[in-house]
Amino acid sequence: MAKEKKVSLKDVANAIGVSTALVSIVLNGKAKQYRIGDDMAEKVLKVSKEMNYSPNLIARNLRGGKTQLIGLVVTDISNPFFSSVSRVIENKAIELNYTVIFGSSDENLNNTKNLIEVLLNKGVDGLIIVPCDGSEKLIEKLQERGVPIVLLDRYFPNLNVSFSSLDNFKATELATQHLIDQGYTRISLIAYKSEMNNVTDRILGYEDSMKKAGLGANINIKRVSLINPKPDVNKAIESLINKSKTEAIVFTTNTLSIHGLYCLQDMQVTIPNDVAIVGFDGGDVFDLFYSPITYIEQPYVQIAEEAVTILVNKIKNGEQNKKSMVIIEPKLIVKNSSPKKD
Amino acid sequence: MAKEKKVSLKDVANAIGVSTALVSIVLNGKAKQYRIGDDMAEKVLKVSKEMNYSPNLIARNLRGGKTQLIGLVVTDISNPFFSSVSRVIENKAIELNYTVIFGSSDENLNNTKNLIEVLLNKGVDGLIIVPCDGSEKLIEKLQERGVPIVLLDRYFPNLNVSFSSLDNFKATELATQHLIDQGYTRISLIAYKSEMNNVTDRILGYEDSMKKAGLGANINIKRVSLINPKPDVNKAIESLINKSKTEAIVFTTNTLSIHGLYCLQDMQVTIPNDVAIVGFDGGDVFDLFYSPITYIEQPYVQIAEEAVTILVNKIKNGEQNKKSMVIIEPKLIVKNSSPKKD
DNA sequence: ATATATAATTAAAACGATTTAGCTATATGT
DNA sequence: ACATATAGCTAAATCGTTTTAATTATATAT
Repeated sequence: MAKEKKVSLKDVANAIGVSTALVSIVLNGKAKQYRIGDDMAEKVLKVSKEMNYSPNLIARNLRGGKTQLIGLVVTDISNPFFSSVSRVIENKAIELNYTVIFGSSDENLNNTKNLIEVLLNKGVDGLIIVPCDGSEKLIEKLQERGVPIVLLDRYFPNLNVSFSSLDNFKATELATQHLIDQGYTRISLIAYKSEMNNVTDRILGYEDSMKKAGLGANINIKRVSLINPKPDVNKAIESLINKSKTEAIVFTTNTLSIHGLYCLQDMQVTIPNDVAIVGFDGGDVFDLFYSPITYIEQPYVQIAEEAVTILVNKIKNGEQNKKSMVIIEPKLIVKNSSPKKD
Repeated sequence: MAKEKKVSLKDVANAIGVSTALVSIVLNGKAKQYRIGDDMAEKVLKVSKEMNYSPNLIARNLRGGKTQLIGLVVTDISNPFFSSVSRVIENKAIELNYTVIFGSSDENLNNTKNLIEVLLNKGVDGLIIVPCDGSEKLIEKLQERGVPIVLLDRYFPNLNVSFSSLDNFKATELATQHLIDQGYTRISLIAYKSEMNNVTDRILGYEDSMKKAGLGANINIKRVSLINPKPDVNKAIESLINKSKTEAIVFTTNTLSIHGLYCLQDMQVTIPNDVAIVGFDGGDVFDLFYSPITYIEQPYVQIAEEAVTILVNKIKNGEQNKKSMVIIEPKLIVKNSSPKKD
């Protein structure tokens, strides 16, 4: 009720009997530059601390155009991968004196567009974006507008826009090669219907490994809806198991892996006896499964931290057009779902 | 690069040849109140649309003290419960024309304090807070300062602060009664070492049910570290199984349930043959477990939506001191981990 | 004809910080 | 002694909005 207003620069200035300019200068560490007397400077520091002054960031922003706010656009904050990524981004941001505003796009172009506008309107200094299908033009325009951006998880190779991402090709290459090494030949892949590079590269990594192993004829890719994958996954797996006699399945995201496990469970298909599995991203579901799941691990901490670092450099140094490209190597974690074939 | 500056009120005003005041008035729907001419009002609307004007929210906030920003303090955004809650809050916020800034406290008082200060500094209009142990004074002061707050997931019964939460007593009551009904008598509980009401109420619900069933002598509560629960859970379960001959375990959070499943897995204890289980919150881990886990379901969507609704009402109507209390009923979802005892 | 009401609009202050240009007093150079 | 340099500080503009009080012109009442 007794809504005490915060102490302002003016309050501090009045308390000492000087101008707000002087206080501002001293507190911004420009005392020398503006040749403020040493004793005066000291006094300002002391009094403003005593009065518990902290600058009004809104006012500072209005004047200077900086909010120390980072906008984060993910596809869904409740997706474990993105909530983990968000946590890392948050921590790194705090470390660098930023705070995160976020929004979820649901892989939808319009949502992405609206969200970005809202975040810019709130005055974010820069954006970390997980771009969705069809957002290339949007991102390009943003970059042209001079907005500091870093793409995360996926990117547009043709754009001059910085990104931090997994080596997606390597990811499925690792998975596929592992299965080949274990003696499987009828290896299939389940991936989203999306033209984003994370999906297409994962497909390429699989195809390439199969071809190099002389298994080009066995390439079998099922593509499922990005928005509502479950029914498609069910259909795909049923077909793979019953028609294609697939020996092993590579899933290209965590969500797909989990839908797959549900489906195989329902079909009473035993892992790994009836089919071998390589999942994506790990998690308790994989480790607590009756047959712990082999998976591709994404070093999401690095991916997320690099994104923040790049963005903050852009913001601070105005490196708007420097294209920083971070591609992190995946790791294969071998468990029980992909044993040597007898 | 060609950082085009946004069109301002002034730009629109100049284009028409009127004052910024007039434009502002019309765009805020106060034309009638200020008796602006109908033709003029129409023209302003038209031109500002043509020029693609959108207000600078920072400036607006500096003047009016509103940012349309909601601060969210959770304990950990990467915890599935809180990431799900965040997603709901985000959606509800957008619907009401707000955006969410968030931070994670890690159940730490100092972090919570710092975070709240940061968020207030960024000018949030109000806060949704998951309070941690020892934060009662902090929250009370905030309320006294006149900051709109709603607590989520946990609350302080003695404070005049609004909250939205699960009926925690009912939750463990449901779980315990279910196990009793199924014929178990040696029922134990695993809970955090925390004095927050969500934990203490869950303990009370269990104790009450046990006593009412004449099983007071069998009450067996293991309390584990909030910060690093894993080793404590392991010790607790080992003791419960080997020493106390427990027949059934009720877990009081999702994280504890999962740690418990890992431990039981390692100990080769079979569920439900060796021990029955009731978990908390559900999730793929429970459903895909070899013996799908019975659990208490928290209607997190309602809990989260109510929190936003209450907060926005506070912000808009200045209902700072109206204490809204929302307590949502849990549901028991019975699966295979708690069968009738033979 | 004079006072008063009403309609339509605007000037200017305010929010709280930063920064540029300028002011005053003392010190230095010649 | 006089111009100039320097040190130390301040006035005022600025960012983009909202709002209060004021202004002008016209209409109505007496």
